[in-house]
Amino acid sequence: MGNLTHHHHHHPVDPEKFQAELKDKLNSLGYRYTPQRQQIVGLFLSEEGHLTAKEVTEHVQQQSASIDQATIYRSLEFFYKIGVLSCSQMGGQTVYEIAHSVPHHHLVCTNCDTVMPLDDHHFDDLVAHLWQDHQFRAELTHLTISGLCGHCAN
Amino acid sequence: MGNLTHHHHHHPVDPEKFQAELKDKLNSLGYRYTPQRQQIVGLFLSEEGHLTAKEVTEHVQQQSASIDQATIYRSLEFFYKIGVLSCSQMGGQTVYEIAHSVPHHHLVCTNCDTVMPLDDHHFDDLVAHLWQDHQFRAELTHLTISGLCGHCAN
DNA sequence: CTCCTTATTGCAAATAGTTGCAATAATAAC
DNA sequence: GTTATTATTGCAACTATTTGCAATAAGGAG
Ligand SMILES: [Mn+2]
Ligand SMILES: [Mn+2]
Ligand SMILES: [Zn+2]
Ligand SMILES: [Zn+2]
Repeated sequence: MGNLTHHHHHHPVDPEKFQAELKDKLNSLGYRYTPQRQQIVGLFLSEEGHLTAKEVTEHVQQQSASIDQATIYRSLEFFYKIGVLSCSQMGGQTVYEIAHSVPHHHLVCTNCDTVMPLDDHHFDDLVAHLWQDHQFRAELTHLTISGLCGHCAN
Repeated sequence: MGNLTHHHHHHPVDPEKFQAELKDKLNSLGYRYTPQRQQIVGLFLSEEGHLTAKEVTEHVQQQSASIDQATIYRSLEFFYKIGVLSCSQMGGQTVYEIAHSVPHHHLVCTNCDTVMPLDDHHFDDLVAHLWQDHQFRAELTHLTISGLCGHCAN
């Protein structure tokens, strides 16, 4: 598999603080912050970048072999639904990462698998047009655009 | 606004001719046009629209129960790679359809699951910008944009 | 038509992802 | 701290998709 994970911009996030605030958020919503969920979030905080379910399973089960794959799949889906993780398709694989406050997208080279970040503002005009002329309220989060990078395009 | 919700009815394709030309195309590339592949393409020509692998399997096995699921998955991938079928993610499912010469994209309402077509020209500016300022040659084929349709947005 | 090459198939086993359910344990209330 | 509530887990069974390989058959050559 290609290296789908590396790029990024270090967001200055304090893991302790992030987890503490997350626990409060979940509890206030009636959810629980279990050791399994803490481990999964902890992994994403230490490994900045995209992770597949399989990668999460391997890393997490190294620490606690008892944690089940069903728990991992359900946790990833859970964190995605409440907005803690973002989710996207990259090279036929589903990848997750911490969802930052400002959305970002990706350019993926179909030849060399390089992943480049793409700022959200590139879609402002399109979103405005879809709303005005198509009555459609687009919610672009973590879009993946395929193509050829400058190096592979010539 | 016209027929926004139901597209795919603009298909002046003669199935006989399409299949004959496809056979020649495959043969000239060293591939073979087997009865299994003929049936799968025939299904897409009769059922205009998006089909999942499961739907293809059900329809095709009604005629020939002996055709294996592995053959169907491999055929869908094969036709996608040579450009006969397009492939996209819609509502977490992988769907295929005949790839028309002019690409199209989709707006999908996350609330009511309505699918609306979106013409390729909406991305012209974005593609030009990515090429000029990011040295990236975007190849947008059958993109899916999620959001809320006009009805669900208010 | 017959033969040859090899692309493609069916099968079966492997891998990936999902789901129902009883047991567990995180949280809140006392 | 103790208890009650119920969200969450592990398990196992299930569905979905992929893969290796020997058998098959499509298409080109003679
Ligand atoms: Mn990303
Ligand atoms: Mn389509
Ligand atoms: Zn490249
Ligand atoms: Zn809608």
